[in-house]
Amino acid sequence: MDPKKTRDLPGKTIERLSQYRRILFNSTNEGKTNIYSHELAKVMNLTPVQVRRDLMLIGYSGSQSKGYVIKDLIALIGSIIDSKEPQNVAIVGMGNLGRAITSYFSGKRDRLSIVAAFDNDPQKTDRIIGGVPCHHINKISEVIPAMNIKMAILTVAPEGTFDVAKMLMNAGVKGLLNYTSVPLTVPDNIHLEEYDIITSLEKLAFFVKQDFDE
Amino acid sequence: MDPKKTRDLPGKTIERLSQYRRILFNSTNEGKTNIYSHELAKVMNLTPVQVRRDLMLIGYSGSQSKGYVIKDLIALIGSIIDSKEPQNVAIVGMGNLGRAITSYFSGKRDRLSIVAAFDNDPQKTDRIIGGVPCHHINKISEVIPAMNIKMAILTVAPEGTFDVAKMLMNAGVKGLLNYTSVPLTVPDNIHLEEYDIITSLEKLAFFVKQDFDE
DNA sequence: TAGATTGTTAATCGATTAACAATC
DNA sequence: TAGATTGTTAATCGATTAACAATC
Repeated sequence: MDPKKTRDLPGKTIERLSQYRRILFNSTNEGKTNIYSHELAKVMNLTPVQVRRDLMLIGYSGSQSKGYVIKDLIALIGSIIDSKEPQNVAIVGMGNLGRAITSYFSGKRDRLSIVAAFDNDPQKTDRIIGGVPCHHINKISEVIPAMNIKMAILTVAPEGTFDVAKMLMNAGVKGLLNYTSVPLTVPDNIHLEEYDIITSLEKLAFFVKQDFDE
Repeated sequence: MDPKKTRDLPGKTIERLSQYRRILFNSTNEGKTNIYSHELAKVMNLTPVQVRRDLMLIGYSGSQSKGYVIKDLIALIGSIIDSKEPQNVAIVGMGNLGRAITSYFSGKRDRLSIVAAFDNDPQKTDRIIGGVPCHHINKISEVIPAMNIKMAILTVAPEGTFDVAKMLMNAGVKGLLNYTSVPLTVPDNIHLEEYDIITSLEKLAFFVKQDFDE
């Protein structure tokens, strides 16, 4: 596909590409070599049209008789969403949530790896937790540039969120995944994703409640 | 506001109402009684117009000189997103992530409480974990209706996701918050929210990578 | 060919932002 | 009054869905 177009892909399409790939991996493991848009759509709870449109946007063509070649599609998605060099990730806050994400992640994606953890509890620092070396938070400015880390996952207690985010950005981090309940404000050149669990549950509760208010 | 309109509020507005309320609580704790749209917007990384539009949709009016009365606004948001009766929530899968969410939640919202946990590991069942009684998964069909639980948070291992979701729906659950990496398909009458951590991180990685590919 | 599928444009839907009148 | 703010409509932007031609 035209490489200068890749950066214009809609955010939602990027999310789905990541999920398509995961499903395609599973399909190859089951021995499938080809897949139709309606099959992919069914697994992901989408319409076949949406699948085809996403694939159109990345410039992939299937055949009307066989659908899409899974192996090729996995490779193409990888060429778009993976970077050539592996990307290093830090996680800040090694409570239950930090440990959950770390163990969840370990070995799952070879192009993305959590290579450093930080905490302010001396019980947790200068040890290896879940396979990742855990440093004290005051080492952020030193470790982040040394390991060329550009992304960080925030799983600290609410009170620490602002300060930690600031330290990370000062140390060169360009992308933050914020799992605390504190909304962050970041400069334009920093990428931020936030998914607050309480907000998610309150939203769900609202829609469930509606059904009973009728 | 016109009560029959409440159900037509956009999903994104509902999410923001939940977050406005959280910030407003903090502001009252700091002794503030009134707040302007631009103050609320700054904290949440939104535009003041967006804040005013959301408040317009819920029918709340401020004053041009004093902005919004925090206490009244908190009450109004509560009347919209909280249900009259407390809503009971179950969590399924008491690994790191399940425990993280449980402890994160305990005592935070009085209208939403996690009242039951489930796991398939006998080491974890028939005990109280993080203040919540943990049952074996084969008790789902019994405990869910008995406790009038309509929402569940899924934090099980990927292989168990489908079956657990089915059991929960059969037992009367109407809303699912899926934190596994397996996308779910649910009937129209079930509400589903999914936020997969790997997808979030891959999306972030894509945008961060773009900055360096320029 | 008939049926199933892909690829793509146009239309629609949903959410945000711009513009501006009204008010303190 | 001048300046700051709220409230609201219209315009824009982004994402999904409908419609349909092309192809195996």
